[in-house]
Amino acid sequence: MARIRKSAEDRKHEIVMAAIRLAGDIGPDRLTTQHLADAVGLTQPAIFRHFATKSDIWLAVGEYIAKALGKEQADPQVDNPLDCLRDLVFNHLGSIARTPAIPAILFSRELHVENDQLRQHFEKLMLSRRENFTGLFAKARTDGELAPHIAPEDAAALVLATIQGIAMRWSLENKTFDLQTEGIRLITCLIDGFKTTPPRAI
Amino acid sequence: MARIRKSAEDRKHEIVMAAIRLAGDIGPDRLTTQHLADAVGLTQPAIFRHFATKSDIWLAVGEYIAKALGKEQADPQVDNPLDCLRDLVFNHLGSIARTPAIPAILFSRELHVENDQLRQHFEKLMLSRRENFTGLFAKARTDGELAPHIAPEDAAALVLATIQGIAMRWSLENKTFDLQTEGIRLITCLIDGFKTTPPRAI
DNA sequence: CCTATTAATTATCAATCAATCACTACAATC
DNA sequence: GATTGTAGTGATTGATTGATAATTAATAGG
Repeated sequence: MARIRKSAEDRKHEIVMAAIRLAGDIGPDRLTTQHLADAVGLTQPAIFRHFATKSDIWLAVGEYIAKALGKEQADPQVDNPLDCLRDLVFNHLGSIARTPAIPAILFSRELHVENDQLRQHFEKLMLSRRENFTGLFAKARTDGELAPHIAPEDAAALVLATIQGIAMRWSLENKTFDLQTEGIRLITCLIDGFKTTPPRAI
Repeated sequence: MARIRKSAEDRKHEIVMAAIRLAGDIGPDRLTTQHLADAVGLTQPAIFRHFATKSDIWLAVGEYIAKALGKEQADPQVDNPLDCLRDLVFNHLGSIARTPAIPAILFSRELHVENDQLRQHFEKLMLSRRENFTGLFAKARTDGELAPHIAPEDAAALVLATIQGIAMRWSLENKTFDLQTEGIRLITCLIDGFKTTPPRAI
């Protein structure tokens, strides 16, 4: 057995990436430390050299996803906030489609029950995203692009809910449609409804 | 030990109800046959007298939920379809709030992986619900209540996605807000955006 | 009151899984 | 080139879990 030793840092990253991939494939709670060990080419106990408990692996996964999603934060003072928002949503959907573990973990109530720290992690992540959307809608409102009767907070909540709802349907329908295409189409409909000017006919 | 015997039919129903309640409390995949046995006051092996396998319990749960949700189908030829839709959504949110197991089971990818029959079950259920919404929006469109640029299918998809997205946030935020109140408020914003007539100022 | 049916129990199994521990081999440092 | 820190292994353990077999006892019908 050619035993390849890697630095602890590299291994940790390997394990986290394997966890994300496998969580998407077989579901977060079906994922065992043995699966992880097989995926990175180690023995099962070796996993515990890098993470004290299995929960710690999920926390590391959560941090990684937060960092990946958190990167895409928009400047609320951008010129055309609604276009910017659509780009943001498009990228968000892309991230989900690329790493299906995101909805899988997010949708997994088991994880929330067992690992409240992780739940809080994602709660904060979603909150900051919603606030970012709110900022963009607020800018659009002062620019006169947004109908005055809709509160920026509500518009942001609706966009985020729609993203997650569509992702859920995508997951429920076994990813048989293109999440990014279908998602951005629906979100465009949604945002059009918020606009002051009536959208062009299709 | 006072041993109480009940008819197989009653017990089956008891077990299904316990499964739904416990799935909401501790999550579908943390739910063991021992939990179920404790909940209905039996020993763990007794559960297998009523269901051959654990998967069969989930199928029974799925059928029960489908029957409960499927009951609320609206007649698409109703007088004011958009009001009817809001009522429908309100009841839908009520069902979710009353039995949180619904999103928990729906969101649980583990269940889908292990039990594809159940996944297909819910997929069909959601499809029929979306079609029901579509019918209502189509009626609203011919009545001139709906802006012509929005396709009834898209509006229906958006409403359903929003319901599920909000339910997910509710679950993620540990049910710290009132799902029915907050949900119907957002859905009203959403539907207002689809209307031809500008909504009244708040 | 007796008997057939069957709900439910006790006892137990095989599998799975997270985690521990003693030990080994590798690699950098002095 | 010996020393030392540490990545990794092999063996194992205790807890959990789904499921089975043999047995017991509650209920219904005659």
